[in-house]
Amino acid sequence: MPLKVLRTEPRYLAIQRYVQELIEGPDYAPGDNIPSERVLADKLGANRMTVRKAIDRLVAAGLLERNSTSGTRLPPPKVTRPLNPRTSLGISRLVQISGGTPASRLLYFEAGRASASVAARLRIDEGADLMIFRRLWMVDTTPFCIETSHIPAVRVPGLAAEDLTSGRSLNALLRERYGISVFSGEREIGVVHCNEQEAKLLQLAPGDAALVLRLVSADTAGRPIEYLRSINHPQLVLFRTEMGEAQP
Amino acid sequence: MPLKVLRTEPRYLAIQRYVQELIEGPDYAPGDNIPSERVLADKLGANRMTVRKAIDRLVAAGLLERNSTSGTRLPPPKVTRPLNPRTSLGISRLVQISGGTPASRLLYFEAGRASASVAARLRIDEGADLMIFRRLWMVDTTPFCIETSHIPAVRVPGLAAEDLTSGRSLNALLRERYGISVFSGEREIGVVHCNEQEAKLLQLAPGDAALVLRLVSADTAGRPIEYLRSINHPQLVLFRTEMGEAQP
DNA sequence: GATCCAAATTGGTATATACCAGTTTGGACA
DNA sequence: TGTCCAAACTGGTATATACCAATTTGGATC
Repeated sequence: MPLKVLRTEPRYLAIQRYVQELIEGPDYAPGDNIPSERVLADKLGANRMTVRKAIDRLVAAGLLERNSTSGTRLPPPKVTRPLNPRTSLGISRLVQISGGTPASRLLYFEAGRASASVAARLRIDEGADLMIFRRLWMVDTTPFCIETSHIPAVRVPGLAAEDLTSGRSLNALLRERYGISVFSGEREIGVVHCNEQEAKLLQLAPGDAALVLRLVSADTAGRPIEYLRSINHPQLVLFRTEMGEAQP
Repeated sequence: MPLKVLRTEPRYLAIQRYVQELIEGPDYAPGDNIPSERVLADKLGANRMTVRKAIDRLVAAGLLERNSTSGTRLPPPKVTRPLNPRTSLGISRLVQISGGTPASRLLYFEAGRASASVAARLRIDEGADLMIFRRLWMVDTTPFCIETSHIPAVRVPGLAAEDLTSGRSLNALLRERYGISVFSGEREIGVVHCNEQEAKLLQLAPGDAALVLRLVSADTAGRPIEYLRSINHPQLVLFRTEMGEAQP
């Protein structure tokens, strides 16, 4: 039985990563146009159709929007304000609070080991080293979500609590320090009942129902990066997913 | 201001509909392979890349699966049994019940008029004629979901209660009698508390939390067809959505 | 400085072609 | 009848090219 040979990465994936890093970098803001397909193809020495495939995937993921004759741009802020802390792509979380910017408070940060269920989701061995941390998200003074993240320690050597309180997004950190572009994922949404701590943090009563989102995100090549479990305030949060018209 | 001209339908959309009707027809069952891209292109007199784009979209929608060297097939039944009554595409509903096939019971069927909120979702005028019906879904004797559908009456002239109890799926009916292929949609998931009737039907207590899914489905061209509100049993049902690896 | 029109630009669609790496298939051979 | 290998077939990737419709841009003209 021969070793599984790592196929060389398809060109469109490299281009997809290039564009994703471009738009997540400091030079681009929501509403900005990216260079046209022809310009990108020219600059990268690739065919327009290959560039197009990379952009197609980013559009399908919600990272970009096409506007037939006026270019491709970063999605401008939406009317329904899809607040995006850690729900990237495919699902957006609508937080029914007037305005403001979401902010987080780090509740804890520690090393740990993978339980059987977490190991299965991350496709690693049970007992493997993990970094585990929990954050409380709020708009102004209103908490709407508790998120607990599990990341294989080997993927993020040197990750420290300060990294999560520096104001930089986790995605930006993963990309800039570890060269990981978070792209795809699987999500499950269900109902749970708050325990005492969760209820207190979300200003609910113990036993109240909440929306739970479980997310396994992966990099551009599909390798699992993070398992996230988030408990969402039942009256303040709604999940939305679209499909079809946004499709290329 | 000139009339908005209806652009001729792109070829890949016509092919997409052709393939969708093919696989939803009586000749195909889960696990079956569809004809290869080359064969389809040949039969339809189109280029393989155009056929490929149509199939790409069906794959992204979850209606088909690719298997690199062994063809493209209808997704075989999954381990986690994504029961599919009216949740098609993008989201699958996992019902945590041993086995069996879901069946429905028609609770009511009547003509009505669009409220402001329903009219907005279906992009029709307030007060427009609707067909409204409600069904209870169950596996064996265990109910897991109540679904209320709203369909513009002009889209389904002659629709009768018998049509919904004939065992045929609504999608099949829309396609075969009205020539409508349901393809895309927008979904919202949140928490609601059951009223007395809902609780009774789902064997819960009034006021218990449940998962609510609101779905606006549309045809291949993106025209809204149906607004569906479904109340799901909080312990039995879980929603899942994927994105990334399944993408073309 | 304002107006208007032609040219350039943009994404959207469609086709043709080529090669690759696995899987399946069919037939030759033992 | 069973085994094995080459050929055929599959989807995956990549390039080149062409045309369309709509918007944006730039410059000439008033």
